[in-house]
Amino acid sequence: MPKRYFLTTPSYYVNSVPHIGTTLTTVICDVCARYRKMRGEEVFFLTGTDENGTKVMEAAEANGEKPQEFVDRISGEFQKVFRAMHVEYDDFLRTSEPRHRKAVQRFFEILREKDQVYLDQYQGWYDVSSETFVKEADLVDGKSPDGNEVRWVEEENWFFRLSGFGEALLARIEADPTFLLPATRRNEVVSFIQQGLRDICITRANPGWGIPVPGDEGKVVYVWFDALINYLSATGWPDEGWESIWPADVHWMAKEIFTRFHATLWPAMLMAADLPLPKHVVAHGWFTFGTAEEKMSKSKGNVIAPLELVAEIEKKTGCKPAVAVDAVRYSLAALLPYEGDTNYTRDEVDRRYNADLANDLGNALNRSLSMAHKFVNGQVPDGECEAEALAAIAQAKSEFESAMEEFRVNAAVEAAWGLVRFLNKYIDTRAPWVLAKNGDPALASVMRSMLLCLRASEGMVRPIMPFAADEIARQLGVPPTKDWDAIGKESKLPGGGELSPPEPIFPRIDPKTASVGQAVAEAAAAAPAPSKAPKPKFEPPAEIEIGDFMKVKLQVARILEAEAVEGSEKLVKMQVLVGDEQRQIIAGIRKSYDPPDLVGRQVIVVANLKPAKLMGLESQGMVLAADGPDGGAILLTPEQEAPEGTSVH
RNA sequence: GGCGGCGUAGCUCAGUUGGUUAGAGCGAGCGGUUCAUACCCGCUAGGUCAACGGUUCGAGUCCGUUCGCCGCUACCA
Repeated sequence: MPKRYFLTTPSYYVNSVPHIGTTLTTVICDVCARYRKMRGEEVFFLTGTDENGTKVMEAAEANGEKPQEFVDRISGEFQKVFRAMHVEYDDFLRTSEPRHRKAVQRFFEILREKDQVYLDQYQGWYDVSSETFVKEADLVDGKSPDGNEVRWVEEENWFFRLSGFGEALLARIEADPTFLLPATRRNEVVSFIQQGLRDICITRANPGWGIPVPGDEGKVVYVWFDALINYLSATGWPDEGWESIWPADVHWMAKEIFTRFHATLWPAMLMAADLPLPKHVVAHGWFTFGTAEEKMSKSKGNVIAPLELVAEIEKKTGCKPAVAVDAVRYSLAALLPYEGDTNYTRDEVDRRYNADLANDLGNALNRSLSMAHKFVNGQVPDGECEAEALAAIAQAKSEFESAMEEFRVNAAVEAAWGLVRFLNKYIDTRAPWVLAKNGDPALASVMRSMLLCLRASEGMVRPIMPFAADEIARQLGVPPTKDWDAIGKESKLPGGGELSPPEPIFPRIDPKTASVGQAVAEAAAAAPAPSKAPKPKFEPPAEIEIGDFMKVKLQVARILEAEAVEGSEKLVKMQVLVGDEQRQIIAGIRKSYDPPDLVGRQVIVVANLKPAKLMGLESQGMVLAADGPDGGAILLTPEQEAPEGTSVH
């Protein structure tokens, strides 16, 4: 059995419904998959949802649902959106499925057999939301750097010997420049690995949800470790037949989960298990919305819902529903942020729709068919095409192919439109209406050339807009182009073929009805395609006992001296009086307070905190402050002066 | 503070290993055309390629410095 062309999206974390970012990744993958199929490859296209992790369980509970119900519902949302976007995946794997559990457990066993994992004691803070361990030093006001709740854990866990794979990874990256793409991302990975890799804790205490560690069921496999293995479990591994799919030809994802996970941890895991590495790992950038200022003011949780966008286009244009889907697919492909980030706004989508789809492609088809009916009886003329047109087709096709080799889907779109633009120009240059008027014998070959350009466009556009491509083929009176190699072949446009009357596929958006300001008004915050979103939707209130609180000794203190800590942006070194004791406290409040202004103020301090060193300076306590905007701080001061040392409850 | 990235025409962006007059699309202006979804085609943008300096016969493209923006990171006990 020949190896199938295997491409993947990430396994999307079910903490929120799919947005434009996840849709971007998935549609781009779908475009690649459809293209590969046309190239004659047996394709296996995988997507799915990542459903394990403590956070999922707690999110479900916070929502009053059982974990299984919760993940069923959210996973269903993903499937619904992807299907609605006409994504033809071959497998939708959910990490809560038995086949995945089996693969993960087997994978774990193999690593244990090969001594790639070991048990160690972990004590420290744990950020439930991001499911990561947080170093003591990284805590911010008792929270994780992301502002999430942390809890103290003391547990024994399994660690993966990631630290041993730096050299091998670098060697692999250097050996094949196309392994990690694009190049700018590859450089990031190299520098990340060169900084040194640390062993990674790959289990958590079993909360009753997740994949238990085989032979050590009190623990579950860390959600990231588990999620990455989905690529393998979907192939059927470790059962027979997986080699006809694995290794992946391409893993697609957004940039934020590239460096640490897909370009480092995952290849190392595979090396550790003696499994082949994926051929290409490709990351795209993010969609952003509007200008920097607009982003600032609308950065709260707004996202463009893909299906709403589809509905809007359908409404604005009066096009067929499937065409609206194609239009959104087109906008995603054309605007793909291959290296940097790109703006994705309704204005831009509308602009692209009118300019590229309605005016360029749609109108080219429309005017060509119209002429064919007027000048050549609505039939495909026999004879030869003009060399000029054949050359344009060959060039566009070749440029399209090169772009796809590098996964530059946006460049492929550009290549296809090169042909469309050529066609419009060609029509003007050759002016069939003049030829017809003069009875010029060149008319037939010119008309035939025009139709062949459209026929070729239909093929090239097909991976991106399958429905519109069908429409074009139908109006040309030919069957859909199935094989990429057939593009540009004159035999695929038989002479004498009956042409349909022209029928606009992409009705224009009337600029008068489409309000220009709408896009700005509705523009939303940056929507990356994370399978691990850093922002939790459900924040379970971590209740503590009164006794826990009483452990914290809060006292009134007075600042006697304050000076900026040299070499630090935020730290202030203070001498404070607590009772009759003088202490040194370091606090990160300089953004909001000038040190001289602090002297003499009364504040509340945590008096029984274990001293810590910051920038080499000992801090014997902590000053209480509310979180101010932009990382600032707002100091707490007794409403009335109170003797230094007065306790606070 | 450290590491990395970015800063190219009004807007959105291309610019491969340094090489003749720096490109595309959109918008705008002018002209043309009439087959077409008021479409399409042509012409027009005089952009100090953020700034300064350097290497070179020659730099947007390499090096250094500065400014501005972004990301990660170190300290907000």
